[in-house]
Amino acid sequence: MPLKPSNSIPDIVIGRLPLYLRALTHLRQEGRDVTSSHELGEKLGISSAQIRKDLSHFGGFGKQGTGYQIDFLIDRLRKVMQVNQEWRVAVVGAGHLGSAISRYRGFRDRGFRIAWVFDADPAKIGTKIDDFIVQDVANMQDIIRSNKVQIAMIAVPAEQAQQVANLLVEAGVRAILNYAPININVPPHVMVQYIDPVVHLQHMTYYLLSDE
Amino acid sequence: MPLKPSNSIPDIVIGRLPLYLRALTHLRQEGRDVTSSHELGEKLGISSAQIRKDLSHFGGFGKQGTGYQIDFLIDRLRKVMQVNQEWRVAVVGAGHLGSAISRYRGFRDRGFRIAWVFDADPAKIGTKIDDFIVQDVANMQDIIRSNKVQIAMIAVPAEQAQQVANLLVEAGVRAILNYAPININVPPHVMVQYIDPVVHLQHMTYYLLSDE
DNA sequence: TCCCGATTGTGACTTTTTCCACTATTCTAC
DNA sequence: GTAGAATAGTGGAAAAAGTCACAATCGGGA
Repeated sequence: MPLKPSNSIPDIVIGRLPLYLRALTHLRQEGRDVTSSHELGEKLGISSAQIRKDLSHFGGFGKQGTGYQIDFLIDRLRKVMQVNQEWRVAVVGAGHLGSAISRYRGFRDRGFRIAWVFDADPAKIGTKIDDFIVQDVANMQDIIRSNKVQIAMIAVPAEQAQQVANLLVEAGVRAILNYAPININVPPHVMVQYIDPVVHLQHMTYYLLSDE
Repeated sequence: MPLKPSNSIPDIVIGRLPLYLRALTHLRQEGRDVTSSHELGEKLGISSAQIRKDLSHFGGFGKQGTGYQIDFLIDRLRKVMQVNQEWRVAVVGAGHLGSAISRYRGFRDRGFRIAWVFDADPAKIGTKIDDFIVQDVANMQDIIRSNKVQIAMIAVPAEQAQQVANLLVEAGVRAILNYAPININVPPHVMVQYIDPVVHLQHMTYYLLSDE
């Protein structure tokens, strides 16, 4: 559901880069300076050859015999994924989930800043979530347009997700992270990714032994 | 990170089944009785051949010329994924995210029931989240053991995720959904899946045009 | 200086996944 | 009853993804 076809690097490779970046950041936090494809692979459950091949798409980041300089590799991956800048993100939906997302501190140092939270419920509009004030969804398109917001997260009930997506797309959003458990239709130039815990759970229950 | 190797059906196929089930449920909610691989594929952005082949792993669920009886297919998929029963799930972490998860109504009719919420913070232990009371994580292993809990969600800070996972595994949990943005190590008989919004966002920013 | 162990980057190969296209079947309309 | 349109199921081809294994290179130590 993401992807531009034009580019030569497989999307599945792009999808692993954030995992590499995350693992590298943890290694650095532990004070490490250098790592190897083998070590990284162990941490991630991915073969070392895979990691080397993935990284080689973007140039030779490592040194034979030594491995990868962590700081250097982090820097390069950030640039490749364009998270060496801060993307401002809009959140639609200020319910339990939307609030939790908006309060989450973990976006900031990984390239994203929640900058707006929208809701349609008059009882929620104007209330504060941490720093920001919940905005009326009626003003959403204006705000998105004037701020050139490219990324939004949908945290509304499934019934409203498509409608919200339509508004976002019309206002110029190019990337949507949809927490609502429903597939949404968007034009080809817009990317959508989904977060649905039940999908993961059901995937796992297939393999579980039901002992009841 | 899921998977038993023994089985003959590819894990990637298993991973799509929840998506099929979700789309079928929506179709039924719209009052539809029958659908086709083509329609399903359109909704999901998957080729119709893919869907037919995936489903054919589990038997002939459709009828040539007609398509798939939605109720029947839902029933079969539920059985295949073992979500025709209700799995009781433990949530570890009663912060903003853990609370939002615990309050979410969407698990129930898809095969899962949040049954316990644990936290280590004395200020949170004993407080109510909807119906249930936040339990002391010190009692977690006992509760998991005596109730034979097989599934847990981790919603604690990254630093504590591995430690929590260790406790869960030791107590007999077989499937973990980890919301903490860190890879955790578990024995091979335990499945782990991850939810990290930043991973999805970074995946998408690779393709965005940074106009700043 | 030279050797040895470690590790990358990569071409070739293998495995997995997806797609194609065809047959068989079903339903509807006439 | 028959023709025609629609659609599942499927074997095999094609494409994609992953793995292997080796040459090249690096750093450290004798």
